[in-house]
Amino acid sequence: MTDSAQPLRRVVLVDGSGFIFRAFHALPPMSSPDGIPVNAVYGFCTMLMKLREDTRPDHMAVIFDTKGKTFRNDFYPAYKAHRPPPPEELIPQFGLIRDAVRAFNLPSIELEGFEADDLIATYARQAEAQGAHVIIVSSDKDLMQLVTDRVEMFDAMKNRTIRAAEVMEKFGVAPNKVIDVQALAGDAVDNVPGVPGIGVKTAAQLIDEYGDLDSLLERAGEIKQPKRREKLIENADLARISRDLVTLKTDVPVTHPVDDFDLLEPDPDVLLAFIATHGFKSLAAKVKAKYSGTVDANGLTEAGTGVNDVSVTKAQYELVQDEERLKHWIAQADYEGTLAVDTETTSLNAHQAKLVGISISIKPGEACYIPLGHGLGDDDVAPVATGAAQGGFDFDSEPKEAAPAKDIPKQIPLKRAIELLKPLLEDRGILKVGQNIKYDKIIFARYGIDVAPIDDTMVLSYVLDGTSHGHGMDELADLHLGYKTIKFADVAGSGKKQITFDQVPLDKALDYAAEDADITLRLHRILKPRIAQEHMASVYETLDRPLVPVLAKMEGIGVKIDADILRNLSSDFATRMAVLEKTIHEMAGEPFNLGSPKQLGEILFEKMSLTGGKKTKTGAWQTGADVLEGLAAQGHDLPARILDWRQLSKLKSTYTDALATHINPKTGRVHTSYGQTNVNTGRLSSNEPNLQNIPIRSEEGRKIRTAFIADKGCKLISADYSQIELRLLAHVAEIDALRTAFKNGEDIHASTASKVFGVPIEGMDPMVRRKAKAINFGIIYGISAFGLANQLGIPQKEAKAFIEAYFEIYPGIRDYMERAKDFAKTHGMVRTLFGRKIYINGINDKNGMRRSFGERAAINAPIQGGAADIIKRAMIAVPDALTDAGLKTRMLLQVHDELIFEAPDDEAERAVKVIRDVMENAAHLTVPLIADAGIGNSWADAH
DNA sequence: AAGATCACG
DNA sequence: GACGTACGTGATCTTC
Repeated sequence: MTDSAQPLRRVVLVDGSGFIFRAFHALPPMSSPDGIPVNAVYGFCTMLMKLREDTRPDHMAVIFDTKGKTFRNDFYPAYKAHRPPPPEELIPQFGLIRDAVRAFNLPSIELEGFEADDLIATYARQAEAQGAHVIIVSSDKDLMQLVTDRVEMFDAMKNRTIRAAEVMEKFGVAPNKVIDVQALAGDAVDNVPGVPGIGVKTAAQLIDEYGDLDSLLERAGEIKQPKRREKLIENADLARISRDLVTLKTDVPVTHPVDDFDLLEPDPDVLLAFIATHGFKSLAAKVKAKYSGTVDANGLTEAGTGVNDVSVTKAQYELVQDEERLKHWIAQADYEGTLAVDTETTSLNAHQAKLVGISISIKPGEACYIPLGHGLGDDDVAPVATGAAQGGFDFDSEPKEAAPAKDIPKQIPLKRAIELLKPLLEDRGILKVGQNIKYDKIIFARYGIDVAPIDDTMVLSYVLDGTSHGHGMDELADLHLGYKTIKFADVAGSGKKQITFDQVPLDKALDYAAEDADITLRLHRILKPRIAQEHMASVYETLDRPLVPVLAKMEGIGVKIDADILRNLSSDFATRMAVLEKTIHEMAGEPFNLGSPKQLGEILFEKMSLTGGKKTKTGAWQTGADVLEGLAAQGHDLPARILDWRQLSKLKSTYTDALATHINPKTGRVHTSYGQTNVNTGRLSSNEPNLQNIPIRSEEGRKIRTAFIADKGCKLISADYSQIELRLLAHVAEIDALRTAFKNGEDIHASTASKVFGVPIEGMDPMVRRKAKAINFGIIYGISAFGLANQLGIPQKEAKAFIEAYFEIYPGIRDYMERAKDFAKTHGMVRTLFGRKIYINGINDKNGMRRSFGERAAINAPIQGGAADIIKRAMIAVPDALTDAGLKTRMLLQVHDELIFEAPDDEAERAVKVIRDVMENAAHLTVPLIADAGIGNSWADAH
């Protein structure tokens, strides 16, 4: 890469993963202002500060483990297999500690498949070979084998240097014999077997006597003690495997040589923003003293530090058309550690879009655009069966050489650009920022790149501001930067004349695309610090950020739909609609458009003079289902037939016809898109197509679910939370009677009915249970007597009495409601259990109706939002749990309280166990969480 | 582009 | 005392 600016003399390698665990256990619990635990992060920051002072390195890096399997598991699966999961309070700190490294402007290094120890070993030897002195900041005994004349360790917590003498003390041998001793003694914690019955003491003695492990095993027969001799002979292979396990790899294919780790000064503003906003006050003072940061009394960075300087100079936007320039940009991005990235494609649909270009920004105002698919002609994308799953891309069929050469601008071949960008975009130490980066992740995944780690300005904006405003880039740029972006329509036109991006001339494409990346980076610099300042780190770091890759994966996989079943249903519905239409026209005495509420209203209430008609606020007759049901109950046939027709019409147009058009020809599956920033309460939404409102309540509608099928050799699993919102209500409102009922596994509606109406559960009238169920739901929605009366078709007075009785049975509900309303009135928002802010519109409106609306929303939001948080936690944890269990089951869909999976036939049962376990433990409340699950060949079957 | 309707949790 | 109301979405169709 880049030449080292400084000679390599003194290298500090920090074992980040080791440190975080020790700091966590050594330091008392600390919370950042928003309540997430930060003791390990604090310890880490003070350590880094001190280390820079004390060790005065010229090169420095922090190295981390990656989660998941390493090469050691390939030859010894049990290696580190029984590690308990990290403590709950430590989990959010893993991400923050990486942020801390970046804030200190240090390289953060990790590599999948290798432990931090192997990377440290590789770098230590690299540096040593160049004659440098190396300090490994760790107290891990597994690293002691690396100690030499030039390599020492430093225990930052005990302030103790570890050299050959200290290693001798620990292992009884010189550092170069440590491996042999470990191979014999083994390690219970890491599941390194060693030789049974031999501990460190004996091992050291043996190695001392025989020289090394191989000689010892060879001459094991000479050992005098019979027990020891037998054990050694018997377990020679175990000792050799153990040696392989404990031997650190010194030739890891690292992406950055040690020369790249020049020590850089941190940007005081960035560092102070990080430190101050996590509440590290004393540390902030130290940093301020050392660097001249512009920090005001509140610990917030002042404006005018360049962040809001939005004079975008196009001169710094570069069109990258050759490999050399691309390599230059990659090296720069590598150096910065953070980049904004944006893809330009031929379609808003990420599952069929063709990549046209990539823009990257590494500093505000500095961005490039890399055109890759301009002027290459129309959609000659990969042919259908590429063999690549998930609509994968066939590079070899692209570009189509037949296109006239003169129209094709100079561009780096797509395949080559992908090859060059892949290490950068997958580098765990480099943060990739995107605006709606889920889209770009799906695109890149189709070209074989797994973009990580990520930040998303759209999600940041959502977590911070809820749905008080939109989160589109144009809107955010205007709002936060006062900057008007170039609109897509400005470069591609609009309406019928709109062209796809591959046809946009390069100069215009550059202006537009580079600006997108530039603005994204600028927005990130404004929004990211606010996360900590406004105490939203927990929500962002543990819920919404980790959810992004999960959703991208689910969308990429999609769900299989049987088009034949849909076609048959469509034609069945069409026939029956035609019959109904004829009948209705005859009954009406004239033909009219059944789909027109306006015409229907006139027929019903004017021509036929039916009574009970009401008008909407726009003066049209109401013809909703409730009105028609009322008329039908009076014995009128026409409205009843209309209801039948409407049901079929809805099913046909919205489902059986429409779903088929969403089947992706390349994958044969339907790929929805989840909206992560659309719903005020924190729920997801689903669109194009919406797979969260597939019919189930009616017999006819349910048939549509038979078309959602499992892939060949697979089953579908549906797992849903039982009564999650009521359980959450019982928890947050602290309703003992309700909590007890859930703990005892009672039928909650029957239990409520029994208490409210004073009847035994045994032999209960179903109508009574139905009433209780309606009240239970009503409570969640912010009940009113009117609403309940309407729902149950009973007088308002009666409904009011029910509600009063309910409040008597469950005292505390009323308190909860009042608390929620008061909180919303004071703060303009309410919070979920996990700290998500939900802004409540109209809560202080002087219009009574709008205010009541806000009040009901304030009651509902913590419950609906809390349930959404819980299932998000489950969604983040389930895929890893399945992988850890060695299963191939994939998560496909989420429907608010339900998750759908596709599992190979022979593992479905095992997958269900894992899924339920994760879902039920996604949160620990004062009521149990229960997830029910079913297995079937179709969604209808599995439910 | 808005409103009505209706599918889901 | 009368308003009007269950909470949260997205898709389709008609009408303007």
